[in-house]
Amino acid sequence: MWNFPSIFQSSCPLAYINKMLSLSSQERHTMDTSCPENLPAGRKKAFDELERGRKLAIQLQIMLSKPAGDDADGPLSAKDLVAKILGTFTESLSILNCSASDEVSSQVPANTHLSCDGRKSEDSGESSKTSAPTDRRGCYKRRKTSQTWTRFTTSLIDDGHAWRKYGQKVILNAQYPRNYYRCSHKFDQGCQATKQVQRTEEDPRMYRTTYKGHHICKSQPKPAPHIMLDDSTPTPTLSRDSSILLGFGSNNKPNDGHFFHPFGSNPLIKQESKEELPSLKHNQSSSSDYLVPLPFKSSGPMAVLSPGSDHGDVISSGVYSCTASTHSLEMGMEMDMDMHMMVPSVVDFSDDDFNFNFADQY
DNA sequence: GTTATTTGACCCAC
DNA sequence: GTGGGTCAAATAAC
Repeated sequence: MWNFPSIFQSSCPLAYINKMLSLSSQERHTMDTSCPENLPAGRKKAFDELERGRKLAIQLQIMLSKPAGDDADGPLSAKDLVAKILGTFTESLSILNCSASDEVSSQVPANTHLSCDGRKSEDSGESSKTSAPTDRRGCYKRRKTSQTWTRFTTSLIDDGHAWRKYGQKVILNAQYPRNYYRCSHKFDQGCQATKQVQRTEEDPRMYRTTYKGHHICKSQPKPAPHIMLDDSTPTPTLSRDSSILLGFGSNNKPNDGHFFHPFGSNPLIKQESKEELPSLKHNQSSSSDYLVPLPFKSSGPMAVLSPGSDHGDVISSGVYSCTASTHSLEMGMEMDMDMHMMVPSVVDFSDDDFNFNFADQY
């Protein structure tokens, strides 16, 4: 069984990358960076991603070493390279995170890899079918365990990122279809973030949005945020945070400081694309009735420390109080608070992730 | 003409 | 075998 270099195992992949990048070309050749044959598929995939990132970084290094004004940089700009390198880190961390809790060696075929545009290409292992346009075998990258966050909102709100809808499915025994979105910068910046939006059956006013993956893209800033309502409806004073994600931890996302907020450092609620689920426009009179602005802005993830319930518990709708803390990785601050939150419907705490809209006063 | 959405088909995890 | 996630051609919107 082949193992990653000790620095990789003992600290973090980024340290390994930095170590590799700090080596001279000759030194790199003396290290065995080829992927062993008998590596578990998950780690092999991570290895491939890291190796791809290393090559991109070298490419960037060469580009930066050139004199200013030298335009013979090839098809990719430095900005593109940085985006792709970050993409490889994100992908590798995601894979390694999965492997840490569950050695998922079969979810990603070992003979597949990401191409430069973010799509998955396939090596020439398949033989039963040729490269007919309809042959999409192996072209999917479905991750069994990736970091997800779920939020419930009574209105369609913007999270500050540009999304593009790529699918809609009728879900078995579900009254409302599920809509699939990917980051608009998936191909130009390699951002792998996706989200699913589905109206809840318990309360059709509510929408469940599940985010998967982290944004590595640089989205263009949007105008001042506000809850999306009908143009004829006066917009309530909801231009500030009206809901916050509460992560109760899971196997994939322990509250250990590696729990990233899905909206980056600024979880402001912004306007959602009006094309998204247009049926809301006909059912908006009741939306956001109980949402009020929070008296603070959280710059980091919210972690409930003592919600009074735990995994496996089921609580009914109502207003609950809990103690929560927020950590700002950027500012190094930590804040604890007591708060009340509105639970709009029965919630099964065995769910990995969920969130609530805060109610009334705190 | 370009970009976004729709939707049926395909593929994979369970 | 089935359900759900993704792809990509067709279509719509701008």
